[in-house]
Amino acid sequence: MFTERFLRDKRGVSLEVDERERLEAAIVEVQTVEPRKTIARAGESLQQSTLLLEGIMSRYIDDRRGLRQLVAVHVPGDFVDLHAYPLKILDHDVATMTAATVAIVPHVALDAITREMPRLARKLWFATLIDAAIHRAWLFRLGRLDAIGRVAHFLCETNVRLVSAGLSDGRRFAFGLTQNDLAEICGLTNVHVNRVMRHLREDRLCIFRSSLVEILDPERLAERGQFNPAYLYIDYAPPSNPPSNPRP
Amino acid sequence: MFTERFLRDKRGVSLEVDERERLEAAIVEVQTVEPRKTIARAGESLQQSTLLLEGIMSRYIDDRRGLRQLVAVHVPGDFVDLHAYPLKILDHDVATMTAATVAIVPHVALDAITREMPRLARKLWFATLIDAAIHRAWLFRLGRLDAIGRVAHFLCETNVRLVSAGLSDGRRFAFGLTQNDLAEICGLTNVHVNRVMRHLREDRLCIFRSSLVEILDPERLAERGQFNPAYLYIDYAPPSNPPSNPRP
DNA sequence: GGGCTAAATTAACCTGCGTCATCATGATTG
DNA sequence: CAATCATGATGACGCAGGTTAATTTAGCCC
Repeated sequence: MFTERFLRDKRGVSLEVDERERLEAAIVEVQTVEPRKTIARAGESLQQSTLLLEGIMSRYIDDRRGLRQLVAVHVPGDFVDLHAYPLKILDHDVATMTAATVAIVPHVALDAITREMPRLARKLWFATLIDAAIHRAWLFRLGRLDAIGRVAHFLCETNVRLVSAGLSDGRRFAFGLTQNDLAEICGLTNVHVNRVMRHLREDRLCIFRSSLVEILDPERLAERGQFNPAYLYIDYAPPSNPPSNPRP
Repeated sequence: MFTERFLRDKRGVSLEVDERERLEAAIVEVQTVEPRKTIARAGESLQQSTLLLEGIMSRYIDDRRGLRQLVAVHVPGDFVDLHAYPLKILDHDVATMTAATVAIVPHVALDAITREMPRLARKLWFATLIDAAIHRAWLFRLGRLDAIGRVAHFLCETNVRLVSAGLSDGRRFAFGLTQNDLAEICGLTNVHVNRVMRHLREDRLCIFRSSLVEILDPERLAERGQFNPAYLYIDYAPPSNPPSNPRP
């Protein structure tokens, strides 16, 4: 069951049995990929897309001086570059962060799905639009939050997504990212991320140890990052400590 | 011909005659909307989407203190909230910036299109993914560019999009945005945007007058904003840059 | 164990941008 | 015509976060 986590708990669009079977059948190969390996580059023409089964992947844009800005982080269950199906050519690179297991789905199989199963096609479309909604939340983060808020927001988002994937209990999760990765995600330097982590630690909000993230106070962390999970379109009551903060 | 500008010049996916007719037929109403009017709010359930015919629209997320971050700016030809078709509920607000004319397309008409015209459906999907690509470019802008670079990048992007819509000659375009709008787009304060505009003016790169934007040196402006138009998926050679003012 | 490397940590210094305040300009309205 | 309001423009000041550099810690391999 490779597609087990795909669209799991997503608001009103989980897969029907026949849809899931069809998607499983579209997988031609399952691969393991080593950490920090780029699997697709900006400008290349792609004929397949990648469903992430295990591990963490990222998408990023390089600037002229070799600095990079991450534009997405993917967790198991994400159809990492499904948007390459309509776009064919990507505007960014795709890489693993940790060791990963991925399932390969050729675009010709997706062609058949769009022809024959329009409802499933619409769910695939939906999946790519959740990524876009996450992009928007990241824009908010970079445009309107200070450094502590940015890191807090990202950790809250990741926690909720990992809970949905069954990989976090709502307070602790294993994660393979470094402080430098956080910097590339939050538009900061690694030095300043380190200062932020110390602050979060001393304020008893969160402990980050690269291999393990421990959220000490989910509610206050969400408050600090102005985090409201609605944009993730996840259908569940957050555990114990609802970080809900309806906008005015 | 309301759909005239939709997907115009987009890489390999302009509309076929029958597709265009079908989309035209899906329009149930054309409205004019006054400036600075919110037409959809985060959390609302939507049964229709909006194709922008004339004017400028925006999408934005409010923070807790009433500040806002724009996550998208739309020009004529954009299917502003087409992503509301799969998502149904949006994570942000949608509003006009200038006076606008819009065409309304009910989601039931899009249901029929996805069932009966899978190739057109894929082009609609494509259109929403260009918006996502623009989100990513904005993430790069906010995460990796300084204030001058951010404004330069945005002006370059807008110029290219307006050229494609037939509303810029590549150097000058009418635009209804204030410096405060630019601040909400670029994650800056209006005071600092003012300083940036002065810098761009004194450096002979660009003159911004709210009603009229004049790009004096497109090439250097693009360089300053690290702007590369590939992510817009537009099929044309950017207008040549006849040397107007040889640099000292 | 020792040697190697990536990651984390911390300090010292500096600057880009935010904040606050004031004033000018022009458009709109009574 | 004065009054009001949105927009633009500028100066003074402070601080969040960048930069540079040095040190410590933690894996990992032989």
